[in-house]
Amino acid sequence: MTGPAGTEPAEPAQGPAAGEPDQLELPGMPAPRRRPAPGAQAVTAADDLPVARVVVEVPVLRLDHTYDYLVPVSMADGVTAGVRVKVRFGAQDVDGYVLERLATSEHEGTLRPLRRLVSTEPVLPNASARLCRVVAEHYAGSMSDVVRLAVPPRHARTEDEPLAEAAVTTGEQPHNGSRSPMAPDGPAPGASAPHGSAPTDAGPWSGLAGGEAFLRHAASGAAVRGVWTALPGRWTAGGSVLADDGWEDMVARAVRVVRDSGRGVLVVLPDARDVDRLSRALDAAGLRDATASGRTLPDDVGRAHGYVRLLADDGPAQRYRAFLAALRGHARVVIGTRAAAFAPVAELGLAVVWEDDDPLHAEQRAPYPHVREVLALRSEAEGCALLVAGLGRSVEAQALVRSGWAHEIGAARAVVRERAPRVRALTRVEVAREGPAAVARIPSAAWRIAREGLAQGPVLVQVPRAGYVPVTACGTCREPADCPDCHGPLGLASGSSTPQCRWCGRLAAAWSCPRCHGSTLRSVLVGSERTAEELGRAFTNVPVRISGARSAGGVLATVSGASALVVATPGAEPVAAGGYAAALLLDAGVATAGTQLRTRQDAVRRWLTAASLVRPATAGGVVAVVGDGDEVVTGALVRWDPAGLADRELDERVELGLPPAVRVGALTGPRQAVMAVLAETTLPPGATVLGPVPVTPADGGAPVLGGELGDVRAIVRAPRGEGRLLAASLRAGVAGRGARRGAGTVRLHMDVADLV
DNA sequence: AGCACGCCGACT
DNA sequence: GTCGGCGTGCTC
Repeated sequence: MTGPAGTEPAEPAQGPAAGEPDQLELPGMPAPRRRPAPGAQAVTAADDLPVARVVVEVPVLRLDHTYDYLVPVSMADGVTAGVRVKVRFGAQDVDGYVLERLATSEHEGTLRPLRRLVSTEPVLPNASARLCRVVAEHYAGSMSDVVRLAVPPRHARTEDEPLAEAAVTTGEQPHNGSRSPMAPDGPAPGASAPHGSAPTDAGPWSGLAGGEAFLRHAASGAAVRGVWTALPGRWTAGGSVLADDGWEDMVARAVRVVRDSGRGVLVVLPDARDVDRLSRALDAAGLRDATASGRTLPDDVGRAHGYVRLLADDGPAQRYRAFLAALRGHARVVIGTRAAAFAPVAELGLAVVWEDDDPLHAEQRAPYPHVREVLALRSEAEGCALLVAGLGRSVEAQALVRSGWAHEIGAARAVVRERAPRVRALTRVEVAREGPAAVARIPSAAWRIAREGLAQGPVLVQVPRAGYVPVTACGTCREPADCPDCHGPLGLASGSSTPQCRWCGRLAAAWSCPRCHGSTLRSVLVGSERTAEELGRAFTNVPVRISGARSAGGVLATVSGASALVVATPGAEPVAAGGYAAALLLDAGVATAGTQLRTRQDAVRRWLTAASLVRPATAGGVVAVVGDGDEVVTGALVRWDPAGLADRELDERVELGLPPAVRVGALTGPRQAVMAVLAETTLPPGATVLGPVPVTPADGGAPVLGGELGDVRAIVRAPRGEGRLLAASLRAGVAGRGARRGAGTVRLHMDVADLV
């Protein structure tokens, strides 16, 4: 089956000019408008199930449905559900996937034959096809677009690589297996082991409210859903780390438990560094990385405990190899980045998304699916358990908890206090006590924390990313300025003194601050970065390590436990052996400034990520939040209460009618086209339209949100209960005629993260 | 008549 | 998206 799979053409090479048989014309009748199907009579169809139902890869919403083709005898055996084919579509050759074989077609016209069977590998098995369909409907997109995200590009050489036997001769064994606290301690259950027979050793999960029950249910095949807020690992002052309760060890344990029950597991993480971190924990838990070979040992241990890493970063060959290993069932555990959310995992028992609030989990290609949503849909479609996890708590996850769809899993307050570092907020109020000396951006208290920390080990300094964050705020009290009508952020075009809402477009000529009644607005533009240099100069006898995507040394994964200043941008914080003695989170005002819905959540997530690398308060760990940050966010960190922040944020979203309390769809395109779509769309009850507003700033700046110059954007929102209807109606509207007549295409983006 | 262009509709 | 059909309008 890995041979020269079906490469023979379905018909002799031909084009319109190659003398194909013309359809007979009736005298006196107008010539048929449609070109005759080329070669329709030139092939013999398969005897058994001669019809293939195909989803074609065309990017047009209006054409997004299945099409029936004839299966030529020559492909009778190879064409099965999920295989890639080439078909004639209109006047062009396109790629497609066979969904099923049928005895007859409901199509009235004549069927054209499949042109080519690309490969017999069923890369879009039924479960994947169903998932793609569901995701497409949820996001009002085309199945074809989703399939393109779900199935990696084919790599023919990889497909032809020899199978498992070769792995025996390489003689690789699971590394670290023997010294793992969770090494296999008996005959490992193979893929066919009876479900639910394995004992559940929940390990550190038993210390969490709801933790053990979640794992037990997941292992028994129940579709339980949990939202878990993780705590920092148990760093110790001596520089050693207890190896079994960092988040990666916890996830590895969950993987192992569900895997031992005979089911597959899928874990999706934001980036390659997190995948690496989990990889190491899986290795320690007695699982084996089978990515490089794409195979596992052909014995029970290998088959039961192999996992593959599925990352676009790894390149096309490696990615396809890992995909095939999962597809063929050689590995039943898949870990990877966002596209892995679609990975074919047989008998999926548990899907995990780590740090579900990380923006990297949001796909940037249409129809912009989010990993958390894909896995949630998967949980419903495949009946698998779902774990939404992170150091923080997304508003969306909180909504799942509040609605009762998911259970909360978390540690008791006492445990939180025992694990978290002490967090001090050095805000304007704090700093003011220092009097005139507080002019410096780094107050003396922060210098002291850094100095004392350096005596005990490495000190992390988190600096907001370089660049500018445009904020409009009250000129008097600095409260961010809201639209009086819809609470969107007010923008201020340069040269103009009339603020305009960036959501609904209304002019707020007579704006006054609801807090202090000031009437002036200021644009706040803050840069940062030189702070790190200042620090370096201040501690001349201490090594300074810099970690950041744009820094010379790139992103560091780890640093030693030796005293050093480690300056990092958010997301690039190295893990320190034994944990950091202290951390300074600088420019808190910049970190929490922003006009987007997720600004607060982003800030607290970045801070939690850094702070979780610091030793607990009981071991002297201290975190200083330096600067004039949002009090709510700062308070959430000080109390180490991300769930509380999310809960409060959700209250606010409910009150203001913002996602995830409502569902929204953004329509972007030329004004005429957007208006035409809106006019032709029958909106669900309770739906409202914001805008349209130009996506190009009035001051001639670069277009935002990926729009073309002159494009506008309208936001349509509807109560969550009408979400499906909203998606369906917008989809119909965009697919309809209006979009085309209005000269220009309208793009639809459901559940946009930022309404600006 | 013959050709360039643009609009429209079809695509199994 | 991409193509072909057919109408329009222009030119020789």
